[in-house]
Amino acid sequence: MPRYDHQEIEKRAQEKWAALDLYTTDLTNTEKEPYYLLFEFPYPSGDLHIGHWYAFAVTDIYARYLRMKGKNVLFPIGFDSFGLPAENAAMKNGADPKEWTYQNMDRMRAQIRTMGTSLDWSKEVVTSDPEYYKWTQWLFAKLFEHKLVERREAPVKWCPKDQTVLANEQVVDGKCERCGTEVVEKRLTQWFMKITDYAERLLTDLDALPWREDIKDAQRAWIGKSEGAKLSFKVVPSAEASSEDVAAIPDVSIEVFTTRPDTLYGVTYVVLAPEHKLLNELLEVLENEPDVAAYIEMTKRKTERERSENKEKTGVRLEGVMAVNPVSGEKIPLYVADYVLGSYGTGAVMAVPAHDERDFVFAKKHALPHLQVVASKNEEECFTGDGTLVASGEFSGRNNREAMADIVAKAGGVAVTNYRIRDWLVSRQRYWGCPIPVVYDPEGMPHLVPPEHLPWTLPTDVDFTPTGKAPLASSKELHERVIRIFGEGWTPEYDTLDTFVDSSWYFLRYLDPKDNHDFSDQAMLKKWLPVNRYSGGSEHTTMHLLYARFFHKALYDMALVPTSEPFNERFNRGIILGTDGQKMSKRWGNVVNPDDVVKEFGTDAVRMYLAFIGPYNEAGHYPWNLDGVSAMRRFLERVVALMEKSADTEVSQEVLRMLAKAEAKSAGDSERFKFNTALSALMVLVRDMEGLTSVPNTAYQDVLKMLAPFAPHLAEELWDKTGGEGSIHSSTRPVYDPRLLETDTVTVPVQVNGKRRGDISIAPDMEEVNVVAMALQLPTVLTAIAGKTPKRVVYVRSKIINIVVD
RNA sequence: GCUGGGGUGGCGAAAUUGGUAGACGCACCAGCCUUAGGAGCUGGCCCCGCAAGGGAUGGAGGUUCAAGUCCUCUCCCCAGCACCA
Repeated sequence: MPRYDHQEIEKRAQEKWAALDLYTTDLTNTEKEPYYLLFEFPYPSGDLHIGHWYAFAVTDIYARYLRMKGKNVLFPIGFDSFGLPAENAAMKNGADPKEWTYQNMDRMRAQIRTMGTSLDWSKEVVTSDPEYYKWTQWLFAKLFEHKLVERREAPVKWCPKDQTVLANEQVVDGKCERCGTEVVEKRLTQWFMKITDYAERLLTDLDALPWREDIKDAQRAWIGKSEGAKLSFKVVPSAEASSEDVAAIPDVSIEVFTTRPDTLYGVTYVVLAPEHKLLNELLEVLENEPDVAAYIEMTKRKTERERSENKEKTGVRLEGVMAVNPVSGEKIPLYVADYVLGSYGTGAVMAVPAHDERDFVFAKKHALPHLQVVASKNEEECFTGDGTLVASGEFSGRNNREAMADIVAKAGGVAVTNYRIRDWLVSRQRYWGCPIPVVYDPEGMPHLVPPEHLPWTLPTDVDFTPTGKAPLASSKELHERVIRIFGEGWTPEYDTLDTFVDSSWYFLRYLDPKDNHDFSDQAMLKKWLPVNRYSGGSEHTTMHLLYARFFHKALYDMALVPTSEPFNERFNRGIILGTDGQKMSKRWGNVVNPDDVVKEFGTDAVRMYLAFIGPYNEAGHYPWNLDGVSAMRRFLERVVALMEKSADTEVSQEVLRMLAKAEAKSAGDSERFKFNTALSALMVLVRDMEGLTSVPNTAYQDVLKMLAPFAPHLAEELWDKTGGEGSIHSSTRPVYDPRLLETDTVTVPVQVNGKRRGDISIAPDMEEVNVVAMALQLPTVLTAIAGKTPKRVVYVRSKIINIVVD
């Protein structure tokens, strides 16, 4: 027989909290220390799954913990409600994307409430509400005014299935991050946010952030800084070229980027990417123009992925022209080859087969010379290490690293820093997103929609069927609106914004969600930023997290936010796997429905199980196990049973010690997001109390307080039953004298030659000689010593004693 | 390939950062109790051994009175990046 009816107590507790309005945070409160606890707001995809529980319910444990520690906690929620799935549902079953989204949100709100979370719903933000996206548009305009948004032609990634362009960050292994379709490259005119302007700051500011090294490192890799030099190779006619051709050869130079200018004397050819602009000019003077043109055509048909997978290293020589080495004056051949990327550096490289693996492979295939300039044992092999320069003119004999700057200077080059990160492509040829607040004049020049026309609303009279053209183009209303406001000949922007723009600032809006005059409130931003702790999925390390940092820095530079970083601590949460250890998926039939489990064992047991499953401060993979939920339920039953032992008695030292120990451990571990061990301390406490003949009432209530963040409903119920005042969740956690943790006697293990032979019970401050004497009386120790005189004795106070004999 | 994080029982995991390896929980085993349950209680549960004892933290060396923790080499797993010059 269960000792409590979870459905009944859940209902009662939740009604009580609602009646007391416990979780509406007073942002202006000045008595308590503010703490901004944030988790990534959900996309309203439909029903709540176990991942939502893991994200919200476990973070809620920390919110409740902090409140009982006397903090003024802001723990908000909202919905990242623009996005593709709504549109896909519309296409699939004819639903209106808006209706689909808003119905899902209603259902999810109700489901989230069953978790017993202490979320402040009064500050909810919904990114697809015009009240919200008005400010997304306003911020877009600010970025535009500060030249951080621009429209330009560039090679971009296109998802053929979703019929839209994607940002670089949304392409994973050459596939669309959303649907897994292989992306293709296109050259299109699109809207970009200039995240590259912030590459250096996004990188260096990481150093000071208290994030885990793996998260920071992933961002560093994505930003991909590399330092090198830009060098110039003049194009000249080759010896065999006819005089007629010579005259036609344009007076141009090829700029290359290299991280190894020290190997300049070892350059044996120069390579242009097939996309290189100079090729257009050079093509007509080439003796083998058709071959080169055919090669360029061929690479165009390949995706970047196919290009990188093919390690064959194809390429065609540019016949009729040569490049001149800026330091040696030597004429070297020019090639076009697709192992060089048009999108990185200058789109051209100086090739050094002796000191670069890729050039080595290419040179071998095309029988190009191999010229070693950094000394190594085997002259025939490719050597990428450092050493002494050889065959490098006046620089021979010097260390390659040290000579680098001098070689650059002699070559007339400049030191440059390159970044791997590309500008953020923010326009999408989709319907269900924030309309880009831009209109075009009759000449086709873009203009911002003036602020008085914001929100620039999303039209409803559109055809969602993807045609490769943005659905907004089919809206009559939008056309008429533009003509009405701006005049004849003006046209609307049809693209919408990437939803990552919406989510780059939502945490600012929580601080003033209903403000109709500003995107947020400056005083509140000053008081609450940066977010103290942000928890979310590791998939956002190089997407949302990077975008939000960039966005925030841009706003900081415009003096719109008070901090240069949005988030102080960041924790990437792990994922819950199916019972089979596989990722939960309908395909494997291993999906756990949280509603069913909650119904059977209660919300508290499910929350506790998720807290107990593994450390929350690292992104582990934890298999779901229903027996674990039932174990939590069993534990809760024991807490209920323990109440029968509670009596109105004095709290003994012994009990105080138990409590102090448990509190120290469970508070410390909770602080570090290690709820698994925090809970284990609680389990030990309860077990120890079960061994007592009676439990003092106040001690029992202290146990309830420690339990409250994990099992908020049951703790509330038992709090009521034991005469607690108000809500347990507005009470403060017990504080114990730290001296309670120091015990009168400690057990110290005694080792002989590093092997444990027994232990002694002593006072912590016992003199070392006495400790040693006592240890030497242990029979097991005497046996181990076998009559020999100790050579050395190491005693670490209250920790260990080690007796060393020969 | 590069960078980062890991490798501890049948399983999820602990280990106060150099001081009793395996806390807590699951599963399992034995016993008790019983208005026989997916219930409760007690005990056991890394390996070998009746025990005393010995061996164990992917593997091999090393430093140290003492190593899961530090160093060297090596093998795996995970994540990020990857023809980025």
